Amino acid sequence: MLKARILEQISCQTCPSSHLCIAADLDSEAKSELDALITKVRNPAKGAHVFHIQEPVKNLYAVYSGSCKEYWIDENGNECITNFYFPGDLIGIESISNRKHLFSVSTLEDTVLCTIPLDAFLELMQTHGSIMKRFINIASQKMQNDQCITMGVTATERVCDFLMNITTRMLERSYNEDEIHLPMSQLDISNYLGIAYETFNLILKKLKSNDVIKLKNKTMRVLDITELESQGRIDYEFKKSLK
Amino acid sequence: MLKARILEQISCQTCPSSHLCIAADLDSEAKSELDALITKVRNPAKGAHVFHIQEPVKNLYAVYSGSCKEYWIDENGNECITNFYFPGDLIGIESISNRKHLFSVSTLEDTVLCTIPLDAFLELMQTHGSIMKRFINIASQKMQNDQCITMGVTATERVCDFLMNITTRMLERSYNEDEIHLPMSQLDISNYLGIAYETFNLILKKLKSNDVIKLKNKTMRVLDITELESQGRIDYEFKKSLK
DNA sequence: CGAGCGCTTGATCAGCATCAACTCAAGTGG
DNA sequence: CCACTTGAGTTGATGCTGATCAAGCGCTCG
Repeated sequence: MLKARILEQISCQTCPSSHLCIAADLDSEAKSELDALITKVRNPAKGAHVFHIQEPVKNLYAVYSGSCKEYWIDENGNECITNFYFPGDLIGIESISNRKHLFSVSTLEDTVLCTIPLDAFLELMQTHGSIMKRFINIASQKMQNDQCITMGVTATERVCDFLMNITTRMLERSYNEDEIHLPMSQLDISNYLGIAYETFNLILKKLKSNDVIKLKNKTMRVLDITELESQGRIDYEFKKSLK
Repeated sequence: MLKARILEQISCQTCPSSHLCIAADLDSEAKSELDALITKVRNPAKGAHVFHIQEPVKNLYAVYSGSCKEYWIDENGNECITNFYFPGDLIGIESISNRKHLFSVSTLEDTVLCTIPLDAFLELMQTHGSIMKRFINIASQKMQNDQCITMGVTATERVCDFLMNITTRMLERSYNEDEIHLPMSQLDISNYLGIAYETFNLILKKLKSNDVIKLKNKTMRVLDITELESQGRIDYEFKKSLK
């Protein structure tokens, strides 16, 4: 039972993405209290649901490894993807206020999630100001991230902003610097961006033929990040300057 | 000095929008501590800036009366509006994490703002769990609101979602039920929605001629809210069911 | 090995941006 | 007090971006 053994070993102390998650910048006492809270670890297979829309919010989830998509179904039965989550990301924050999930979330690949019981977590934040401040920072960053994606108007802007966003996030996670694995389908991405997937594919083709990116199967390599950024709407240099 | 007298009287106890703001659901002790924090009240004239992009975040602001727009300037010098704020709304949350403003904010009319010193507020949340929980709920609601606006794909969907959003928010503030005052220009709205203002104007014309809304100067009256909702993307009935 | 899903590509068409001209109301200054 | 300016809103003509339709390709997995 290799898998079980690995799961038992999971803790914020050893998590490779803890610098992005709640545990970042905590002293060891706060970190171990946080760890004590996250006893349940889930390991849903590819395509499995983490929760469904309208279910009560009992837990938040932190992605330990793998990735998830967040979506709802519109009146015509279309899936509308609202977010992708990667290691270190926190899932469910936007639904805290009404304690019912506003979206469904399912995994894009084999995924390991840390289960964070919401009520206990809220209590923990009351006794540990450092955790509270960290959580507020995470919420603030989520707002920034959510807003940035929607800024582009043309399809090309949106695609380039998305690719820049993914690249930036993957670099923060210090994955294989230039080889970026995209776990979602092109259909998922175009859906997320609100454009037709044929259009998305066409723009990818252009970017490839202009040597801006290289793409094989689901692995992307950014060849000219300056060009990629300039074809998008978001000024990532500016964003970096804020930090 | 009528104005000064009015401003001195401002407090969460008497604020007509406190049920939407931080003060909601607080016991009177927490509420008065919060009140003690909000000693500075600003009254910027129409078009005045509350803060500029990239400035340090010293305060959050709560709208007491009036309204604001949030925006940034893109590389071509175009104003890109990212949000509108009305009484009870909290301004600046998304910029907490890097302590520099990600956007500029200016007023759309004569406006009264409550100044909330950020550091002191973070301290206050540590000693008052009820305030912390309330703030987290507000952040969660802001995420919901931000995400809903961008969901529409076609221009008509976006316009109808926007009008529904404004209507809903105004009803929460229990303003003159059916006469809704839009403080921003049509250009501001179309900019916010990412569509041309001629297109926006055209869609308004259609909605007017179909007796879905009535519009004179900047005052709107929704005649057929069911039709308005059905032409948008967001299911407001569903959203209500979550509460 | 065959079925099916995800990706690729091209042809056609509609929705919306762009350009342009005009109205109307509110200042502004001589 | 009127001529001029300015900005917001209105309307129509034109063209491009990107959606839709259609068909073929090539993985991957049962």
